[in-house]
Amino acid sequence: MRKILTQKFFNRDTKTIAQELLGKYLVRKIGDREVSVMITETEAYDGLQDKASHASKGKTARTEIMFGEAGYWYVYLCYGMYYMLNIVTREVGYPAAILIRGGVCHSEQREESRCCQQKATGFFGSPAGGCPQNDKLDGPGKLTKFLQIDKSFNCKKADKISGLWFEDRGISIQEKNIQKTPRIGVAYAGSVWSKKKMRFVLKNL
DNA sequence: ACGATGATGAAC
DNA sequence: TTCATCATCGTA
Repeated sequence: MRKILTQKFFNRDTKTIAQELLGKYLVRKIGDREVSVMITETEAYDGLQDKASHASKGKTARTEIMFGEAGYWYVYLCYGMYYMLNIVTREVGYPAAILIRGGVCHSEQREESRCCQQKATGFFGSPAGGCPQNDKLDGPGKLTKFLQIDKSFNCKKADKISGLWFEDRGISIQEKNIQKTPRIGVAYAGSVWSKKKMRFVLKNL
């Protein structure tokens, strides 16, 4: 079963979607290959009131996409070197998005992406084939680096045309296997919003 | 514990 | 135009 998630899926409650994305697949078309990653960690950023959200300061050139239609990518550069991948949720006028923080991939696919990335940047891997030992992509910056996602995806739709989309491959996650914690790196949001449990992590990997 | 490294938004 | 800050990560 392979069902591409469309705008309808994302035009709903942000925290609900953030949890439902666990176990779904993020698929990236690189050249003639498709590299897929099962999502294991997400964070919800929901509404103007959410002081941790970029949109809490209102609509700006950067955050305008968060106020737009659901199912579009919001990608920005963080700390000058890492791209953060978010998917816009909710109806037009309501700023919200979900940060994709982590995933797992099969080693075959890891190898494919490593080769592609090596060609593209000459950065990954060593002559001895020094590929990372595990399949975990535990961090938003690692995930985007692995899938070769940069700012060119910003404001694009999550579909096959953009080359980056979500698929439901029939995996269903039990509520008891979702860990809910405060979001990472949002101390600036103040004592109330920084403590909200809007980060969702898949347990028992 | 800390530095890399550049976009962003607010102040001036 | 300048300045502090930052939804991070690898090295130490």
